[in-house]
Amino acid sequence: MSKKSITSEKLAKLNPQSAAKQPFMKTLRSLTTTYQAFCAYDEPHIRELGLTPPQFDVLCTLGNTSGMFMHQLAERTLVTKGTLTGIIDRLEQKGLVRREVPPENRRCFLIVLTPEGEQVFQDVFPAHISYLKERFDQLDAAELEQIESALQRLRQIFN
Amino acid sequence: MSKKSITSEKLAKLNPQSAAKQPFMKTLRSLTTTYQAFCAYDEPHIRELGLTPPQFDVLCTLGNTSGMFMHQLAERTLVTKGTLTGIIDRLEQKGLVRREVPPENRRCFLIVLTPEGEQVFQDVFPAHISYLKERFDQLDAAELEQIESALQRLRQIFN
DNA sequence: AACCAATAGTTTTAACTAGGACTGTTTGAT
DNA sequence: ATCAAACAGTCCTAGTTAAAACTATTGGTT
Repeated sequence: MSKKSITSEKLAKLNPQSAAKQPFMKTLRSLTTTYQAFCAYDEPHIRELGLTPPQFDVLCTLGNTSGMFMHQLAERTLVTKGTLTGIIDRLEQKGLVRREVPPENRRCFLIVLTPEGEQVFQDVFPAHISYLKERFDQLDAAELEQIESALQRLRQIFN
Repeated sequence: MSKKSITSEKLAKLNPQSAAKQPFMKTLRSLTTTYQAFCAYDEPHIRELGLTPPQFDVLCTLGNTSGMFMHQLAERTLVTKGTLTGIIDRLEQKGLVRREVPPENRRCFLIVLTPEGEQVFQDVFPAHISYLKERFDQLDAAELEQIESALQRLRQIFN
């Protein structure tokens, strides 16, 4: 019997009990619980700093740039343009960013940090990286490398 | 000024440029991009099957059980009880689950799959596992093991 | 110039999210 | 027996999310 036929037959026949016991499920659970453990550490600190995670993401993406268009910002931060509209609205209300209309293309907004936004970026970004570093200091260079290559291998299968 | 450790001084001195270049940041980006790659593969399929990811999660958690209380379900699926209220509301509207009040404790709801919910679970859960298996088949047992132990090591630092 | 297609953002809708306030129930202590 | 604390779940608020419909602008074609 060939591997191919066994595989495709199994796929059609999987019942809930055997499905849940697939060997890869354990690895997959590790991915999700590890990501969740990171988020559980990461997000409360961002909120303590007075920002939501998406707002923090936008602010950091905008830091050390001369501004970005909505569609560029959406692509970088991996949210849709519709979602980004609301995030930028709230950052604008907080006085941290400004929408500038470039004369050469009035369809676009150039989103730029205000001086207040620049100051928040200078304060909050390094503070948060330091907060993460506290935990990542537990890993030496070899471990970091090993984890990263394992993650790259896992990511490959979804491409 | 009490207890100023070397660590806290270093933390205070990070500027945005050096912060972004911390070696661990590359590993961290690998975690988030890998998780996002998984979600980008995982979620559309769940939606094609007629469920949202949280609804699917609840249905699978409830499958092969005799029912669970809201707080147990919330703990298992890692959403807050307030969030779960809405998810169960919508699953109830779809006729897939039922709220039962146990006579011995009227504070609780026992959430159970309806026959329709049981049928959806039997159909949808194995179908989705098979869909994941298509990609995970690219990894052999040794690779799965290696990735899993790397993820466990990474998760440890947040405990 | 007129038109059409592509582009950039906004709005709308439905769902999810956490946190905290709130209602009702149960349990334990006095 | 009463009262307080703990518990279970819902409601409210503010924010995020994607998808699709919509408005406005731009660029290319005729």
